[in-house]
Amino acid sequence: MSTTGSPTLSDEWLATLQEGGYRLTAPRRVIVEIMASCERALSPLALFDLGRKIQPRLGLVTVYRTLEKMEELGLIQRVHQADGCHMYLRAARGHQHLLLCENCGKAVLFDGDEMTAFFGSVARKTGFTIKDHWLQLFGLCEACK
Amino acid sequence: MSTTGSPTLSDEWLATLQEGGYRLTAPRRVIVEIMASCERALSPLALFDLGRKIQPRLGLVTVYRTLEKMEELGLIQRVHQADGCHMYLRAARGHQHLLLCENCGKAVLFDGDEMTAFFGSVARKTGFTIKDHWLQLFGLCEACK
DNA sequence: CTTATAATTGAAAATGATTTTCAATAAGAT
DNA sequence: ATCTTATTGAAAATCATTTTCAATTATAAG
Repeated sequence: MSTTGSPTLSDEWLATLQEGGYRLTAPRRVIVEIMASCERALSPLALFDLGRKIQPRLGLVTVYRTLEKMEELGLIQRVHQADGCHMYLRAARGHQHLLLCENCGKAVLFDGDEMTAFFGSVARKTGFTIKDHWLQLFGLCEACK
Repeated sequence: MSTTGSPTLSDEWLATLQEGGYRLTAPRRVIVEIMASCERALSPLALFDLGRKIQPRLGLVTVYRTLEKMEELGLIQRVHQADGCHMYLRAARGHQHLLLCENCGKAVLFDGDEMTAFFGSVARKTGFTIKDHWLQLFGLCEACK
């Protein structure tokens, strides 16, 4: 809403959406605002519930569609869960991995530079070309243990 | 089927199932046989199709239930996919991780001892107690690239 | 400031993997 | 051989996610 001063993360994301060719609509503003300011991973349904408090007419489908676009633009990242469902979290810059608190859902990012060399040795030993990797750690945060 | 000589992996698994308190039935024998002899990860549906060639009356539900028990007994492990669906693969002994060929589905296991120290340092920096981790690499195997 | 056009919305229905229900069957104990 | 209880498979139920579609709305064009 502010027209002066440094832009908020939410404003940056809205600009990115627009540059990506997407229109800025009321439901999108709500979803972007929530995701940009939340440091926990949220399920589409949890996000929907939060969004409805601001925009009661919001549809769950719009939540899914907006998350898809934000992921495509690299603003958020998917969090995989054991049951196969997904949550979404503010994306980090560069290549980072996730550490999730099993109790409160808090998400901390750490970088995996130290693993790059290790992956290289796995590639060498197996003859594979490694294209992608997927690492998530689960545990309890300081407050929860 | 053999009553003498060294037991096959399939026989060992059947014994494990029985020791686990489960009955040995025709459909279970078929499912165990396939999983014990396959080095690719299989989806429940793919396993179902393979199983029906041997046991046409086999039900998909039985496939799911048997996979669940085999996983519980540590005979097989889940493979997570980006779409949230699961495949299952012969489990390795000890702690091992997966490297999957994106083209042919071939699965290679490697151990992650070298990462234990790294995870320890992440724990120290973040204040988390790390309870579990999840690592999968994706790429192309020698034959497929 | 209209108007035109194509993107976006949300409700409802569809999908697809997985799970549950339930009556019939079969394994393993007695 | 019989009994008890686990197991089976078909059908129905679930649940996250996706698609359909008519109504709405952001933005470009005039």
